[in-house]
Amino acid sequence: MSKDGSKPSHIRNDAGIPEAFLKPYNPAEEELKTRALWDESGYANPDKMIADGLTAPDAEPYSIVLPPPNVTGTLHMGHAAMLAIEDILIRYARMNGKKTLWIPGTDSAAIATQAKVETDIYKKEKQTRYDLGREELMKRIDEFTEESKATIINQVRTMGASLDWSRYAYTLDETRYKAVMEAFVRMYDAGLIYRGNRIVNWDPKLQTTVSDDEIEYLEQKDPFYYFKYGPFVIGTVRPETKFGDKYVVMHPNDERYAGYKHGQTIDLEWINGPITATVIKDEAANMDVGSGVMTITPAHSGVDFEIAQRHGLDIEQVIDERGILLPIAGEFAGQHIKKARSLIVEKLTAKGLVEKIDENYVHNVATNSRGGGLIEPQIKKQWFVAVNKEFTISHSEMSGIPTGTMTTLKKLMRHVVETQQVKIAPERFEKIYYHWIDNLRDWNISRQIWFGHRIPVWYRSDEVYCGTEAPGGDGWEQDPDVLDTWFSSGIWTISTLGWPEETADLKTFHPTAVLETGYDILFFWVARMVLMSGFLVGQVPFKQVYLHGLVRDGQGRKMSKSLGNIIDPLDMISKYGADATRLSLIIGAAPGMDIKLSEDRVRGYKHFANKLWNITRFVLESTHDIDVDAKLSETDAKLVTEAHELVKNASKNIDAFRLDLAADEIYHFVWDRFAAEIIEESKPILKEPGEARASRQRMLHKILIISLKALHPFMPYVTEAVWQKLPQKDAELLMVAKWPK
RNA sequence: GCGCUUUUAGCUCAGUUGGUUAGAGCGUUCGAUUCACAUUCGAAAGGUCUCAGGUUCGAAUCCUGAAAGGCGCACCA
Repeated sequence: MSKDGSKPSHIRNDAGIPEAFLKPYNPAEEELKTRALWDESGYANPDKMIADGLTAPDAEPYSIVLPPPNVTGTLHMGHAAMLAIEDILIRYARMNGKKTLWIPGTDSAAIATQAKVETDIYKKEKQTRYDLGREELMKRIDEFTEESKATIINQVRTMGASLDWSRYAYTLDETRYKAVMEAFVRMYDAGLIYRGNRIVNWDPKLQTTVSDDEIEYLEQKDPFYYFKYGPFVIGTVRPETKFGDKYVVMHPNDERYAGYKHGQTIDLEWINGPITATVIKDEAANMDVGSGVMTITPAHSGVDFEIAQRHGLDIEQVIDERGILLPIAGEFAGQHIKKARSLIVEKLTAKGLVEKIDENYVHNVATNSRGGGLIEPQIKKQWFVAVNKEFTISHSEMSGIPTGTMTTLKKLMRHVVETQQVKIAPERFEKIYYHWIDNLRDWNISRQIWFGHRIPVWYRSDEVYCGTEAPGGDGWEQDPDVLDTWFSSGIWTISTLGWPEETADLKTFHPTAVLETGYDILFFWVARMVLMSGFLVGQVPFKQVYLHGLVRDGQGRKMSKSLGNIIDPLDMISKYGADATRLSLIIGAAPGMDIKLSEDRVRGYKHFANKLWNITRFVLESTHDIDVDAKLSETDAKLVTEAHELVKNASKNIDAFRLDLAADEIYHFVWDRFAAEIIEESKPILKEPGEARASRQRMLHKILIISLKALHPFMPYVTEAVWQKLPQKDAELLMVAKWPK
């Protein structure tokens, strides 16, 4: 308000421009309206685009599957970055006339979800899953997922993501369940899935196995004990595992122990009395560590298990699935390992077998990153995918691996990246991918939880049956385990398109164009999709992988609850708008590099949205009497060309996945060139009626249109909202307008 | 241990194939602004481009080495 109480002079409407422009851009209001418009149009669905003549029926397909967020989760900045990047690619492809499809979905996240629900139930009712029973627990989980599914879906929508919701998929819905069963059966029939006793990562807290990749190593300080073991000294942080240790291992070239022969036995005094130890010479013993001698616990250590297998040694379980010592521990049997440790050390001290104790030993302990506890390796009968086993590929469209060739899953995964049938951006991740493959062991896919895809195998005394449906006849019992969540995720590109049915979608949209995700799940997911898709449909799942960085706080720290530095995307959206939130996650974020995000950045881009709003207001005010046939002066034509050049360059950057550079360029053109220079220069010209003015009006209008189109993939809401208020335009919705060329 | 990655203004980062006086945003200082702008516009200050060598007419950019952060994998008796 001005001093005399009248309206400030800028709030006026003498040019008859839309009312909305008289106020600053209001994201909350405009975003809601704009989203409704997009939803009504149905143009996220490529079929509708073709039906309405907006996409040519024979146009090049362009598809992306959304990495499905966990059903039970809420939107975080990582999701927001992913949605922003993929929506940019999708909107850009759509505006370029491609047959564009972006498939939404959610993931059941077996372990994480069940762990969460179990924890909640225990907190409220002090009941465990065994108290409730399988059926009741599943019911509770279903209720919980149904409820939170709506939450995550709505949050995804607020970002402005132009996903085709008519094709929404959930990893546990009927179609996807069937696909997972089919995938298992086919791999089983090909001999690529087997059941075997192997050492696995056991989580005593969640009572399930966990895959190698889901293990997170944490530093921990524990005492390190040196014990007298006959004539030797052995070291350990885990005295509680030592009951069964009856092999003493040393390097064959270790001269200190040249006098001991492989297979020689030695009688010695141990925790619960005299034992006979056998000398084993194996190169796994490191001469430089401690005394160079170690005892092994094959049942509870991966490395020890391998040594035992090499030499055909006895393997005895010492600790049970809940972390309780077994009868082999003698007087300590029945105790929990946590409590037993100090008692064992006490006893060894009393027996004079403790050489020394290093109190401040820092080492890594394995934990389950999916909300579980400390990992205890155990030998268990589990299901595995054989990655090194040769098989004949029954159908293949991949070059270099023709139908009928003998290959292995590992070779397949390597080959398609080596031959660039799958490109990875940034390129450096290819090396990391190869390294991972080279170290890959058979993949443990069974989990001892209840929520998930149940293993389609039935047993009846000695019979084993594997099939998508239960076998006929009485007495069959289904395997109680469910599949690793990444098994179902591995077929995501094909299951979302309707596989194993030979759907039109599958034919048109597979392989997908791009798989876009954070680099942290390159192994979990990207590599597994290549494996599964290669075997099941003989195609790569995607032609291009684009890996974005992790979103960190302004100081580069990981966002976490304990640091209290979490920036909530929904919070940013409500304060500054979805467009500003998107831009803050795009500009300055080079591929594969972590993004440092601070609220200031988001605020800055809100100003830009408002700038665009006011540019439009100015142009509309100045062009209310535009002559659309006016001839452009040479200067004005040059300015239009300049805008086109800018878009051309930005397009190149988008094609090369440098969205950060593209967005930055357009941003600067619009603000510094268009608003600060071109519009400023135009003001005097627009005051004088005549040819120069008519030309200026057309030029301003043209550049506005180009700017809106070029910005649309990056900030879809404000550009569409503005577009809707333009009197002259070449498409009803900016979303389906043609990309300027 | 193996590998990747980062280091450019007070802060966050651009700088794509080597090419005039190295750029932007934020911040700081000064100024303008009733006439598109819950602001905007203009200007200033601020950099031995981590360090040491090398290639070159010319290096922030290419090569070698070092230092300091970050990350992954492996080891962890």
